[in-house]
Amino acid sequence: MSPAHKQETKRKRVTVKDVALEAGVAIGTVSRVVRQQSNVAPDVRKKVETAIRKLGWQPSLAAQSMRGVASRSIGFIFSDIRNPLYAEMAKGAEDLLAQHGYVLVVASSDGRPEVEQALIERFARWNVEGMLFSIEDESHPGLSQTLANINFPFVMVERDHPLADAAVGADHYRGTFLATEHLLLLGHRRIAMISGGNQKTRVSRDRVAAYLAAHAQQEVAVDASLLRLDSFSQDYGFREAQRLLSQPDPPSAILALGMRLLPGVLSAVRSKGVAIPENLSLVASNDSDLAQLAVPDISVIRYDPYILGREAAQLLMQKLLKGENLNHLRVETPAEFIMRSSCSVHHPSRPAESILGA
Amino acid sequence: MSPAHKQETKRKRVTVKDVALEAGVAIGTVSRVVRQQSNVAPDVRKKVETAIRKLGWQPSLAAQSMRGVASRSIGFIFSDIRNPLYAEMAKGAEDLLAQHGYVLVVASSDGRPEVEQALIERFARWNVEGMLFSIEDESHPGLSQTLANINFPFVMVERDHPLADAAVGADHYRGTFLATEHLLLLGHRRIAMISGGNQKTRVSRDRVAAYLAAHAQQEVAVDASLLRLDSFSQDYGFREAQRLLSQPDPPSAILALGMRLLPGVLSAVRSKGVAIPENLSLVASNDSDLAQLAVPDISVIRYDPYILGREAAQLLMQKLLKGENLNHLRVETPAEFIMRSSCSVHHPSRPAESILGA
DNA sequence: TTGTACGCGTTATCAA
DNA sequence: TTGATAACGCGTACAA
Repeated sequence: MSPAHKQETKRKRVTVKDVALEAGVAIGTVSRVVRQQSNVAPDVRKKVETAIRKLGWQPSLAAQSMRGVASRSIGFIFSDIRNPLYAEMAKGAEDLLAQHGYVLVVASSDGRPEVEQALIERFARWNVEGMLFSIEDESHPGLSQTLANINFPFVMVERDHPLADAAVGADHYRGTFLATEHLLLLGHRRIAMISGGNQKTRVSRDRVAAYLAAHAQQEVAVDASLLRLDSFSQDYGFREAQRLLSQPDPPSAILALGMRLLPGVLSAVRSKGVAIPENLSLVASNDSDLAQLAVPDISVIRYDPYILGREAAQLLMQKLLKGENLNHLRVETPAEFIMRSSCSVHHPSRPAESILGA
Repeated sequence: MSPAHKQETKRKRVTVKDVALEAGVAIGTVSRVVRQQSNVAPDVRKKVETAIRKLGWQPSLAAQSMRGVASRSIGFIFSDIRNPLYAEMAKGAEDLLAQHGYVLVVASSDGRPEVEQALIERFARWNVEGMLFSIEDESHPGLSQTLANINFPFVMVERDHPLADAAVGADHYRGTFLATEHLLLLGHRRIAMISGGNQKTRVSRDRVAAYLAAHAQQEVAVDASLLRLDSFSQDYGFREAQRLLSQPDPPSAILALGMRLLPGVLSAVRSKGVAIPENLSLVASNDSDLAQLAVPDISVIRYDPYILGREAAQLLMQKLLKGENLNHLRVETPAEFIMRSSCSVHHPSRPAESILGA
């Protein structure tokens, strides 16, 4: 119970006060030293700097933030960190932001709009200076409400939103058009498309529009039942591919548009004993190890998610650093169609049914 | 220049004061309402709540943090968000933390210790309550210095560090031992191991130790030149596999231990025209779509990174919520060997050289 | 049960 | 050039 015990309990946070006391100056001077202001005598600066090092002091971000100091951090919200597309975007954004002394902070929402809202509010309270979004449903009313209350710039990635300062996305329209056109020119007349998003996102809408446009251009009628747009999950790819191939009138080609869909579709195709490309042509998106190394290798629609993240961050920096008004700029990065061995000419004379069995 | 212009310039942040004014109460009352304290009259509570909604007020995290309110956030630093292993760990941690109202904040370091240090300090200043680490070099002096100054709990994932409150990792020793033993029992005598970490991490050391132990157990001499431990990158896998297969005395089996190594090694194997499993047996780690769907499918050492992240977060919560002392607990999650078609009996009578050509 | 006033650690203003 | 002091927004003793 001696007074010395007070020391032992737990050392408190060191503050400017401690540093000022140690250096024998006023707290204002300490602040001036760390803020690199010029109007401080060299010897005083030395004293303060040694005191800071000795005590290991660092200005509290919370206190700085209260004084309106910029947080130098950007938030990024998407559905699932395990999706390599988002991971790649995050890396692209991270790298660019790092060049400007900004740090990227990410969180995943599980695709649930309520979670997205909660996370946005959380980030806002963290005083992030801007945000990147890849939300699940562009027209969710609650989310739009939250977005309307935001008082910092934000950019959509692979999404569109009227409230966003800008939006970046790959040219999925072109990629999907090229792929569909290619299949049509090979003679395919029943082309299935398995993908997610349900036309609730820019990506999903562009894909459907391109699919329809290619059919219209080639004057081929569309069977809407061949469009399966409910999910990007591997399970969904497996299930829908199985269903499609079990139909009395199965498709002769499948577009599997989503990273996790390819493994699902490939599994289903193998389990049904269907040969690629002899009995089924297949196109996937995006490119992947699996697409490159599968036998046969899989034709893909390819685009670079790293660039997308990088571009989005770049726009945010333009707004933040130079005060440029982005006024709803919409940037499109290229998407290309890479032809590999998974597509072949369709022979209507040898219908798939007879090969698949009853 | 009428006074009304002041309104137009830019609305300031909404604070407790505004809410109190709106509700006709004192700021203390507002605070009590949001902090869910019971000693507040129902009608007053109603008034305050409507005022809060009307103004859209949210307490500033910065100000709360200054008052010592917990930030409910945990940081996670690893080398690269694009590595699906880390993404999976992050998701596991995220899910568990969410159950307790905590949010996970991640940042990647590019594997550079200086960046790791900077990020740790940044997170510390953000007042995170705890951290998860998967650092690159467990014995880096500068990093240890930084770790020593941390005043919140932290847990290592797939790593060891004497200063950490706890560490979790998969049982790579067992996984690697089983795989190596399997190959040895198939008659392989020259087994290469391509991996990263250079024995600077727990994972890397365990793998090498298991490789050596299995050889010792089977009384097979080890050729240290077959160990390639410099990187986890795809390029490294490609290059080292090519080199190994071009040697006058090439290995008859390869352990490719690292997510990105398998595609690299597979490419190299194909470019050399070597047949799996006839002329080369192959084991990869961790499991992946590619390993499952490649032809032939690839035997793997499998473990669940989601569980690792989840477990690490769980430990952190025990410490934070229940005040439990973890005292350097080291948790190991299981790793298993999954046999597929990429391994076969080695026939010394038909040496690989003759097949590979000059 | 409610209101008042202080302090958290920092930066900025103003006076010295 | 430096020092003192007022904010920033919130939580909480303490007073009413």
